[in-house]
Amino acid sequence: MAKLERIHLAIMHEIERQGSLTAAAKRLSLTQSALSHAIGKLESEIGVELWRREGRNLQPTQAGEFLLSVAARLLPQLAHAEDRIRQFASGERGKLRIGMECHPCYQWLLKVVAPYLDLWPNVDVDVLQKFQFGGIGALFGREIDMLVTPDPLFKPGLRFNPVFDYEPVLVVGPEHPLRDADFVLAHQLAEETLITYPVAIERLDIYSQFLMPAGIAPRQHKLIETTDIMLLMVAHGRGVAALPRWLVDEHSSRFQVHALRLGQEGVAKQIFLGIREADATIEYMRAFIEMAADQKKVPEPQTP
Amino acid sequence: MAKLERIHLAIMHEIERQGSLTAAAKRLSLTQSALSHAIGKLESEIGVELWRREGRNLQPTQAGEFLLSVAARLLPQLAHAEDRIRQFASGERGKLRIGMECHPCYQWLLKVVAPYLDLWPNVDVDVLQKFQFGGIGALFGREIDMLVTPDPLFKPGLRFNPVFDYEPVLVVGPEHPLRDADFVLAHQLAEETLITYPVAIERLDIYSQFLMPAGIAPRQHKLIETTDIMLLMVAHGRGVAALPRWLVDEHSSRFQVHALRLGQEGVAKQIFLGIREADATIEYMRAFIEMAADQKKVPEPQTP
DNA sequence: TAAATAGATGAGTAGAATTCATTATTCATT
DNA sequence: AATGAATAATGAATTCTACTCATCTATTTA
Repeated sequence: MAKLERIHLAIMHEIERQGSLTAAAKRLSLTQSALSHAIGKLESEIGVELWRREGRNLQPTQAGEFLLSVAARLLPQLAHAEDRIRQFASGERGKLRIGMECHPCYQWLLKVVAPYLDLWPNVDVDVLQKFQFGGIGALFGREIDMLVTPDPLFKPGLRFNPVFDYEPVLVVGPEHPLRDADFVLAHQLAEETLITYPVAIERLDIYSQFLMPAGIAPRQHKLIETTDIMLLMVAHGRGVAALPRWLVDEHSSRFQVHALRLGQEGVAKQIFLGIREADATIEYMRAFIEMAADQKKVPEPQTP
Repeated sequence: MAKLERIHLAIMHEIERQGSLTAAAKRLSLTQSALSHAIGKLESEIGVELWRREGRNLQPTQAGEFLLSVAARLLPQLAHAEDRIRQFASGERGKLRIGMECHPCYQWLLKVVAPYLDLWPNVDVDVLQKFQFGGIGALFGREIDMLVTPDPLFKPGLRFNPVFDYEPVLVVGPEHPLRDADFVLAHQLAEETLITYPVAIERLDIYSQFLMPAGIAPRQHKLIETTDIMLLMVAHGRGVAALPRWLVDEHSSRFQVHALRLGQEGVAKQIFLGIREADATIEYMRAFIEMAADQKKVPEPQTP
């Protein structure tokens, strides 16, 4: 019957703090009468006096004292909860689950995430590798909130923002006959062993943008998970690989490898961040995309 | 602006539990429309969606999920607080501060308090010796809630209940010439050393009821705090004491002492429990007085 | 395709919260 | 005492808002 409401706790608390109904009423933007009625009603409903009327001032009874302790505990929690909700509302708090469809992007992403975490302390970032979620459908299915991919799929409800230009290049070892060439033509790969990440062929730039159009297939195709191992194999003449140029540059100090353009003109590609259209207005999402775009220039070797 | 109310938490919680507005509404004795309006209003006020409408069922958003966690934490606390308050109301919970004005009553009181604590687990009992509070005024001043005293003071606002009849007797040692007498007369104490508790003379039965009326004073008056020491002194012939008969009986196995009536008829006294009239209806107070009254017969030696 | 079931919406209403106006106490000052 | 200032209590009037009702739309099931 008697429901304890927030206002009751607030009134109790403020009377205690201010020492009088009148003062408490002022602070709560109510009238003295309102408080008197409210307390009176509560008291009659629960059947206990909460305040002992001693002359013109009020002393809490045992029950009143108990309620005051409840108020002291719960009111801050409610206030805090409101604060949190407000953070969700303003888009400064939330969870950002990022799905990666782009194998070598991980290191690039780290460069974006690191400063982002400092600027958005209330956003929890989680990064999922592609085998941990269901591709582009995961965006719709809300398994992830952001998709990092070189292959945007312009569907209604999704929005893809380009954030990073890169050039896939062919990587060859120091003994390779093409090591000093500027570029490579498709037919020159016909007798090569091509090393790639283990993803579907149509998702590999070198096939879709270069080999397939020319109707060429390499002699052999090896699958390697790790970039480091891949470059190691290439450096030791066990095959050639196709990787973003910036990635090759980053490792050039550790591996003796050479980068060649794919075709005379080279190939231009972009990395996209895909999000649900509904999330486009969320502050922390906008901020992430913006920071990712600012990072786009190929990170240069740090040594001066 | 947006005040988070208990009802909001309750609605959120119930929607989660029931899985639908309609079911939740039923459980809350409200209509589906009411919940829809309530959630809608809250959402628009705080500026965040709390539930994602997926077809005909609802999934909590991040903010919604957070609010659900708040609800799960706070709702039980509120319910528990109401429970507590209800206990205060029904008089099954409270604090009972007992002031003792009667020196030797302590052991008798323990016999009452011990079983009382078992029966009233939610009542905190505290016992204050007389020097720890301001006598009868402490009842008015709410330093204590109950006064154990042989001297009731029938003032408006207070109520005294007799709970224990006792007979003050004179205690003498095994060598004392009166050891085998049935009673003692006032003038027989004129040359004695009288040992009493250290309280004002007018508060000592032996003076007010026995010596003063006869105009007699003992040769010497010694003050001792502890009943045990007092009886030890008496047993070794260092004086005589006046104590309740039941107390002497209780110690008779350990001390060689004899009890004599004060005067031919003896003296009849009572212990009273004084409370504020305003507290007379409180259950746990009534129960205490009742238990105290049931304890009134002099406890007999337990050995069969 | 129809039927059933869910939530959303707008208007109207009942009931509760609040104010207003007033009375009754208490307390300090003279 | 007497006065005045300040406080809480009280009852009636008013304002508000939470709720219901009736209806509509969308989704799911048969």
